[in-house]
Amino acid sequence: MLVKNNEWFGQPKNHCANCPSARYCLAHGLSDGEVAQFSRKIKHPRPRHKGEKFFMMGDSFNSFAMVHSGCVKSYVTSRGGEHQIIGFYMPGDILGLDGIASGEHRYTAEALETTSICELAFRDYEDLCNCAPSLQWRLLDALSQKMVAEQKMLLMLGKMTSEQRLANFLLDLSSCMAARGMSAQTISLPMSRSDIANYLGLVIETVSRLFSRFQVEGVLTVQRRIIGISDRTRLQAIAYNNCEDYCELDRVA
Amino acid sequence: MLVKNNEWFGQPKNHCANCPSARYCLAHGLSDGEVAQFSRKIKHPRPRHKGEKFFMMGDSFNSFAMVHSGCVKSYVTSRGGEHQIIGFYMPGDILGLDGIASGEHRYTAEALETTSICELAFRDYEDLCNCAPSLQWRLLDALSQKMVAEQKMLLMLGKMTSEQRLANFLLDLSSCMAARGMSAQTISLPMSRSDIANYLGLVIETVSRLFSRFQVEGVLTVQRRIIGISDRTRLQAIAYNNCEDYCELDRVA
DNA sequence: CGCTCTTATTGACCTAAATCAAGACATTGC
DNA sequence: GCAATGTCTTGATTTAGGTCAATAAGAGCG
Repeated sequence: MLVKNNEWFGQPKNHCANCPSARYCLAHGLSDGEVAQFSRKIKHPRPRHKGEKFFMMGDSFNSFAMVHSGCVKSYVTSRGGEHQIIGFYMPGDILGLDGIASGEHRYTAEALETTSICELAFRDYEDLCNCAPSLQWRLLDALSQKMVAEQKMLLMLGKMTSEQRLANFLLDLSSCMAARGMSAQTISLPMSRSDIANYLGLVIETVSRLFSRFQVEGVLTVQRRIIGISDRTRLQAIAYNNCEDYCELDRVA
Repeated sequence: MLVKNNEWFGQPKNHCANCPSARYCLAHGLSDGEVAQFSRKIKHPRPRHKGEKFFMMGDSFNSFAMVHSGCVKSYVTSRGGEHQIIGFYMPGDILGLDGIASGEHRYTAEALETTSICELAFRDYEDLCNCAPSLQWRLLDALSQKMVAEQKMLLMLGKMTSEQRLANFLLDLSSCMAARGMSAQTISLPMSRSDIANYLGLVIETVSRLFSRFQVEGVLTVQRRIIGISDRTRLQAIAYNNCEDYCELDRVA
């Protein structure tokens, strides 16, 4: 692997045309010619290993990035030094959109496992929009989508019990995996228990206990980070509402 | 007041040129000619009274809107029927950005007091962008900014104590008021205690108790919805970190 | 004015989840 | 192989904030 000026040359040119994640990333929906143009502007920084950061809160914002392979967590840090995980990014997800308004990154992006990204300078993006105007609406879409996801998280943290939060988290992760062609039944968690706990506004012990309980109840099978969803209906009942669907199931059981 | 086809004609033409909120809204930064063009595309739906809705979760998205006067709350509803307030919108704030990705509104927008808005069809916005390309980046900015605000809320709900949440809320509201030319010391709350509680992931009793305690401690003066900030330094200490600044102040006191 | 209705406060008590503490299990490097 | 280390599980105990209940204080209205 050749490394020069923090730039990684392990990828062929016009890589986007053959990229398995292009289906989910910003380039999706462009014509072949546009993809080639797009591809030319993409830079590949050195991949990051687990625990290494792509950028930190406060860094100046010049470009955003799409996850190519691996997984990233983003978190904000309070004045007291506490972290709050804001999101997890899978291949195709766009990283760094928070920086557009203020010109500086407002969260830290850290690799959960060895992760490579495709970087696009915001300036180049502006240029590309002139050639391929649809790109403009794609980014708006992506931002709007991310916003909706964050609003769901607000609902989770504001109103849901610990078990509802974990159930929702696992279901979301499952459909995220399924959308990327992986199994929806068996999830290999890329993040630790304490990452999950932090994300869900809980402590690690609570998450651990919930995994155990769900396993005893026959909803999940848990082997460290390999989670099998044994009873999806039940999991959905827990996730959506303790009172209605769940109690009904409870009465049947 | 003339009302025809749900359209309100109480405003003069080219109203944006004289609008006191134009400084904060999407039109800010446009040239005089561009403002006139922008103004022509703006529709003014009937103002809504307290409790009336501009749109509901699930309605199809065709346009977004800027608050002209009054105040709006947005909330999502879970399957169980519970509400979670996502944000409050003051004059100049943009409403409805959540609908861009999916084509339908993902939250309900409800007036907290008599409120009028300026509506811009998304289609018209696209046209306007061709004439005034800077508009394109303004919307991106607005979305990105909103996202950062929501990320702060995630930190609040995930990691902060009830008193930190309320202190942060009041400080944010204070600077929001100040930015709109109103007093930063005395806030007239447009929302009820239960709205505040819901927004902060608490119950109304907790919020009420906190107001009382802050008053006893000399941090606030509370007269129903009129809140005076008597000791901003102290309030900031509470908001930012229980451990560092606050304890130091505590030791001094 | 007194009546009703909504909104806010305050107190007594309870519970979900946090904290504290002790091990168990994997993974890594020597 | 076996320390050493990081990750996860489980149990005992505590507590911040929720729930339930009663009262007060405005606001709207006939």
